[in-house]
Amino acid sequence: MRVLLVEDTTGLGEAVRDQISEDGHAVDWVQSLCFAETSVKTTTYNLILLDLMLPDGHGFDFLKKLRATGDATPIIILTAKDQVSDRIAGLNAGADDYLVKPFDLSELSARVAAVARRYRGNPNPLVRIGDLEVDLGDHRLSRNGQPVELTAREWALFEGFLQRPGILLSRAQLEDRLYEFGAEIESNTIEVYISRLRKKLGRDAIVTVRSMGYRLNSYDH
Amino acid sequence: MRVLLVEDTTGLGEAVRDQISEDGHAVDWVQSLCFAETSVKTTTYNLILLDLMLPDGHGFDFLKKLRATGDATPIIILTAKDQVSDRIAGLNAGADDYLVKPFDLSELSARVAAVARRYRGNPNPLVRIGDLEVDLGDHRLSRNGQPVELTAREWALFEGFLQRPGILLSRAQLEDRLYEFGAEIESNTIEVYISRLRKKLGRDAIVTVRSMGYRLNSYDH
DNA sequence: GTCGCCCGTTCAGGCCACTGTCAGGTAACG
DNA sequence: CGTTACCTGACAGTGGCCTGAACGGGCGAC
Repeated sequence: MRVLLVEDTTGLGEAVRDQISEDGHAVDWVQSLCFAETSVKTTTYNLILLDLMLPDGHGFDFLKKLRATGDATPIIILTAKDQVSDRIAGLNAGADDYLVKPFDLSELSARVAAVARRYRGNPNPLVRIGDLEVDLGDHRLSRNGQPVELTAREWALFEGFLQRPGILLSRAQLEDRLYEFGAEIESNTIEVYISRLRKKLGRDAIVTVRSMGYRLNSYDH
Repeated sequence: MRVLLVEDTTGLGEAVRDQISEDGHAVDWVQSLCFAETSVKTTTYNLILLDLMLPDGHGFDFLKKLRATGDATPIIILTAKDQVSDRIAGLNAGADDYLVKPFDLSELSARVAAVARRYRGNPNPLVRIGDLEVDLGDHRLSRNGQPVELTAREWALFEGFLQRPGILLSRAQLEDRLYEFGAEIESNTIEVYISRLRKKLGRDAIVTVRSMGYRLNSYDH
């Protein structure tokens, strides 16, 4: 499952990210509404964890705007406000659940798992790119109906491309997906993984843009 | 929004292209299924306007092939056939809407706008100069709807022109874009790249100002 | 522990598109 | 007309890219 975490407190954000990550979900963590809006434009999430007090506005604004566009992504609100009025307001605005800080990480896991269960029950929101079919939640991939196995690093790279078909990703962006932010990599690791992905996904699945980066081909290979 | 127009009739094609263009969308116009397939391969569209009777095949073939690959791009069919059977066949094949020729351009605008409302925006702003269309973020360029590939050096030069369309750039300024600041260049490299750009962008895309420099032509070529 | 396996990373060799140069031709200007 | 500036096809060198192969570490099986 793919989760968007909107939380400006660094310590809590890290803790939540790591927990969800350990539970086997893909987490994108942003620290402001501005970035959150960009993220939902470019990626489809199965769940959004939303803090209310953010540097550039109130979470409710984001929530309402999202619902106004018809987006029905489940949203769990994370906030210090435990007043009943806020809770009602949140649920009215379209939130699906509510977690009051400080909360236990295991409780968070449970709520997320509940969403995941509901989500699994629904018809699969499979992403299809050309002859590939991707289940982001289960980390499963098939090509022309044949299952394809990817290693962890290969997934990390591949997910980057899936954010938006056809998007150009620079070498640096791809490295950021594989390693800690800002990590410098000497060798041609990216090239090697591109090569391995091509071997598994089809030779033309990934297009080289010389001296720029790579982009995922959004049609048949 | 980025629109692919597949229409072989020149007059109608121009009219539709201009209308959509005026509505603020980026239009790629192709006149055959063959070119349409190429375009779809290299670009992600938010909407496809599809004529049915085309020189190299029937629009339904393209439509079905596209849907078979999992591509869910909204498609509006434009055709003279107003029979109910065709309409049903089109919608069954995966079309989203249907416009019967001759149609009013304002009706077309309205249908396109409806798709635009549904669509969640492409974060990359498109720059349009004459018949050129540039996606600076993704380093993509098309001319009259045909994708154009530029090398790294060519991009560097081209970007220089784009920053101030119509302004005169001296040879020295252009050299600064290609090389380290202040680097002296002996040969006529700039001229060569101007020539290469003209070959790709159109002979009149770049205007020579004798003994002064060059400027980008900001209207059609 | 120790063996075997798989994954991540690095390296080296080869390929080919891009680059920069030049030379001969063309257009502008007096 | 001559002179100057510019255009462009051709070409060799090079650097970016691809990929098979090998190394080493982590982890599970036993």
